[in-house]
Amino acid sequence: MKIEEAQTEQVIKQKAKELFFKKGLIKTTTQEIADAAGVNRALIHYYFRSREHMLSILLDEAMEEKRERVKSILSFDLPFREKIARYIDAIITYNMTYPYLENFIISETVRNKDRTEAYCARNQSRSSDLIRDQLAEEIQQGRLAPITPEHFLVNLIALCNYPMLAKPILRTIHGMTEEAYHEFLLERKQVIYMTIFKEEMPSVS
Amino acid sequence: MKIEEAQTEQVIKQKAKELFFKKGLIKTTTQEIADAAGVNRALIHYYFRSREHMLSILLDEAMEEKRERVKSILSFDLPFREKIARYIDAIITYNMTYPYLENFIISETVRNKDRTEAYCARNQSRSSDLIRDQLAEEIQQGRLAPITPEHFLVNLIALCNYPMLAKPILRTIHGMTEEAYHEFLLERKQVIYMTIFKEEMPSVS
DNA sequence: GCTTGCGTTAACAAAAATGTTAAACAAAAA
DNA sequence: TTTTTGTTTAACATTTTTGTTAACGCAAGC
Repeated sequence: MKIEEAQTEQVIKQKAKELFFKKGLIKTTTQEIADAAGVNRALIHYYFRSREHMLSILLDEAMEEKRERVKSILSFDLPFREKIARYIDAIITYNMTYPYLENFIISETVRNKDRTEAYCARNQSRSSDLIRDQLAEEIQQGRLAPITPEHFLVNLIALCNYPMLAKPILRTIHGMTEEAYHEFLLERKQVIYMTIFKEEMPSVS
Repeated sequence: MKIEEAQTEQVIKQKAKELFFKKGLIKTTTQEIADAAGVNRALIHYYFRSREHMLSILLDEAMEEKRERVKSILSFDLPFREKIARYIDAIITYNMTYPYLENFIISETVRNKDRTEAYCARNQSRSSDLIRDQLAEEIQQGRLAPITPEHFLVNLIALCNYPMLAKPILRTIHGMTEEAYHEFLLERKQVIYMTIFKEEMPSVS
């Protein structure tokens, strides 16, 4: 229709991201994406060559954006505990915006090791290096039990991501409504900080 | 060939479980399963009606077995911390036997909410109820910071399961070999216990 | 006005996977 | 030996999804 000049590509991307990363419909077909975007299916091939290639682009973008938002926090010049508090907040907030993104990242990295390597190669600094010194200091000052940066980070990310990854099963097991689970996820910001530091989380402005 | 009398069904199941839960090949086709089992593809339909139905059976069995092994530990008459130590050990050990089972459980429960509900309905006792009293006592005695059983369990399961779920990406990010990551997972038994209780894990016989 | 090129579409082609069936086979029962 | 029953196979059919193409339309530049 040429109404929204040169925006078709973006509309397709946007709708596809919603289907994949917000609604979690991992098996969404090119036809369904085209329908959601209100365009002919052939346009998806016109702009993105193949379904596989499109998914690759979407994932790269989404992973990049998440990393950008989340990981940069570890580079700020802030006290260790405040840094971590913000990190927790950023991950959980981001997870709630794209509830199924992490599921996708994980299935894709399982299925396609090449993408994982490409992604990590692009990634300059390791998260573990960004906290190494401050973490060591906390431990040395006796404020934290000894732990390697790798384990510390895996703990942190696990505590933040898993409840979103396993939402359907956790929600059902604990017999929570959608709203109750939403609350539960927000509570977790405090809970995670408390689990790691054994003190109340300072409020993040 | 009728060589292995009446075992065909079990052979198919076994091979399918290996492909799905050990090798993580989520997209494995009925043909590939048949090949692995050394039988004609039609037999898969003969015994299991459809691919979907077979996957459903496999998952139910696997989930049931994991629950059996892992959750029963919470019912033993043991001191709280020993119970949790064993729970951690059981989950991580089981995860290492079927490295991709948890991935499957999660993708399936995302895709098919009905199965989740059926599974949970079958499940008599909530894990959170099994630890409620002992957890409350720990907290009341000041040995643990206040936390609900739900958050406590989610913490625990997250810390145990996530590193296996996200293995490909974590391994690449941290630049570990397969063997190094194996070690890392074993170390986590101690790390998780320490993270939760801030004391060394007693050795589990 | 003509033409050039991108965006768009419908129709077609091909591939990939699942599901079905009729017949062969083998072992146990009659 | 014949029958019967459950197992197995090859061949076929269907479904589902992806990928291609030729033609159409519209706007900009000549």
